[in-house]
Amino acid sequence: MSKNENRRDLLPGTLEMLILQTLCRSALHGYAIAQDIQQASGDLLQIEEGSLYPALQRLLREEWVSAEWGISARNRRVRTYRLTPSGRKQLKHEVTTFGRLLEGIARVMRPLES
Amino acid sequence: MSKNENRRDLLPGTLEMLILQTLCRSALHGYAIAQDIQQASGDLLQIEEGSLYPALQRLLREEWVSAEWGISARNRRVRTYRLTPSGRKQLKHEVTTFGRLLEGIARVMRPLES
DNA sequence: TGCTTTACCTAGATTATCTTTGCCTAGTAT
DNA sequence: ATACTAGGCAAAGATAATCTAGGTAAAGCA
Repeated sequence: MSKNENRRDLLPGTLEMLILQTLCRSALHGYAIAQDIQQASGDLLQIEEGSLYPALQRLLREEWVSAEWGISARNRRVRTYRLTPSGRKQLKHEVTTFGRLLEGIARVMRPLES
Repeated sequence: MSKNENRRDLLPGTLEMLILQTLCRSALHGYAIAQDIQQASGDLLQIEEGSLYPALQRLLREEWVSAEWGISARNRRVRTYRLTPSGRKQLKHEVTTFGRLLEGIARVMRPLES
């Protein structure tokens, strides 16, 4: 009866960075953002819709992305998100912060190398 | 008036791995674990006590660490934590998972390299 | 005496993610 | 016609992890 066990979809605290980075390449609608990230990661990451949309709301609130309604290539009503200039700055900032934390983790995890 | 702003102490979801790794080198009491991680990371990471002790409780509950009371070199009452065999297995597992997620993130963040 | 450091711990708030559910539309199969 | 599937948006509630803030206490020093 136990089913999924321990599988983790992504590293908490990195979703916004991933979204901003994805939008940095091209404006996309929500559903496509999730697919894009999953594909680009080679299926190592997966974005649940219940994580995605709240995250997009946060990004909108901070004005790091803008959104407008439109029609997709598949003829569906879509909301397309676009990186703002301030969002681009934020992306840079998050990349820096993430890199710093990662370096810290790396040092703790391999403490024996000079 | 604004003071610290955005500073992040660590990457959510990595604390247990860091603790396990630290205890893998030697048994330590709680306070020392936090100091050790901070030092080993070159001050890039910082463990708040309000994060540390709940995390240690979780690790105890899962029996990934054991604990016993004693007296420190500074003559203070301390609770010393030690990695269990099952904790060592868990550490390996967490390292693997973390590596996988990291690889996924890396692919998303540098999509242009072949 | 009082201050600082070391050391433990908990409660509550905050935040992020996941699970679940709901709604709607277009295209396709029956 | 009807049903099913995929694409698309979003909110509600649960769960989990971290942070803020506090409280306890003992050792050592001024």
